[in-house]
Amino acid sequence: MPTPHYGQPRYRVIADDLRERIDDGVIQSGTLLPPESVLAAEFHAARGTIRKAIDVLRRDGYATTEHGRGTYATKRNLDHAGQQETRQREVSADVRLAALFGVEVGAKLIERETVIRRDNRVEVVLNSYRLCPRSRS
Amino acid sequence: MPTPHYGQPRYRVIADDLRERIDDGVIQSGTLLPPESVLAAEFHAARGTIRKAIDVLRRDGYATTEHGRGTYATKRNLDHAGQQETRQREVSADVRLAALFGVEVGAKLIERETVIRRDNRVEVVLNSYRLCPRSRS
DNA sequence: AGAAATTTGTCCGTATGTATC
DNA sequence: AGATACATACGGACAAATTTC
Repeated sequence: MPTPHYGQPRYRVIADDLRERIDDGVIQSGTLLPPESVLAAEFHAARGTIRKAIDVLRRDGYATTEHGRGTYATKRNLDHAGQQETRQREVSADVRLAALFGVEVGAKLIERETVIRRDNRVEVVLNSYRLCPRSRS
Repeated sequence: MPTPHYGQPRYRVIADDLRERIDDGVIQSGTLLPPESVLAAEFHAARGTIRKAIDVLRRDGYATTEHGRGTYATKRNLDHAGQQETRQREVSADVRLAALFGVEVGAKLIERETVIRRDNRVEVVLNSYRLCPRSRS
């Protein structure tokens, strides 16, 4: 099979699957995930793809890996720990932002948005705006 | 060359090299890095190794990549500390924020805005949004 | 408008190094 | 020392977004 990845790439689908298992307790917090080789066999994916999926889990705080030992699931305690997710996208400058940056309204900006939740409720939304690199001299 | 990575792995060495070029202005902020294929040839490394190096740069805020276009250097030499100013005000929730917080459109939110300037130019705008204390149940 | 070239994104398979059990 | 498991690196192939002609 070459590389058909319509919609979501496989490593994200796999990451979502594993994250779900951690959230649901199928893989309990503090226990080891199956070895990469086993996951590769289960998902019929290359080990590199599994590693990319685990990268995502690590970045989101769902796993920590130790060389030669394995990858531990670290379920997030939604009640106290607080959960955060960040995503980045390109937006058009509104009047206010355009004035601040000294660009035309509608100019492209990079927005980074972090949503911090606590007790399953949004506590704070953080938005940062920068000029697109290519529009900066 | 098989794969000897005593000490630092190659992708880190390459990342350090590129970071130095950005800090020294050899690659100016806002300009494109050479394509991955060119870097691979220059460093005598596989493209995957170059991509891992660029991953490191991205994580450290030294580069941003756009699909099909290239990777921009994004760090500038910070000679001055840069000023910052923050102000706070009450705003109405737009559709997106209302959805995130689970309130009606138009509900009052507290916006804290920090504008960071460097070299007399706005570098980044940080906006945080919280529910008004009194509207929290 | 559209085709081709360029460039990044994903995925595979394999091999070898390094840390832990 | 041997087995297991993660880390690094290579090379090839194809997909998707952008730019160029």
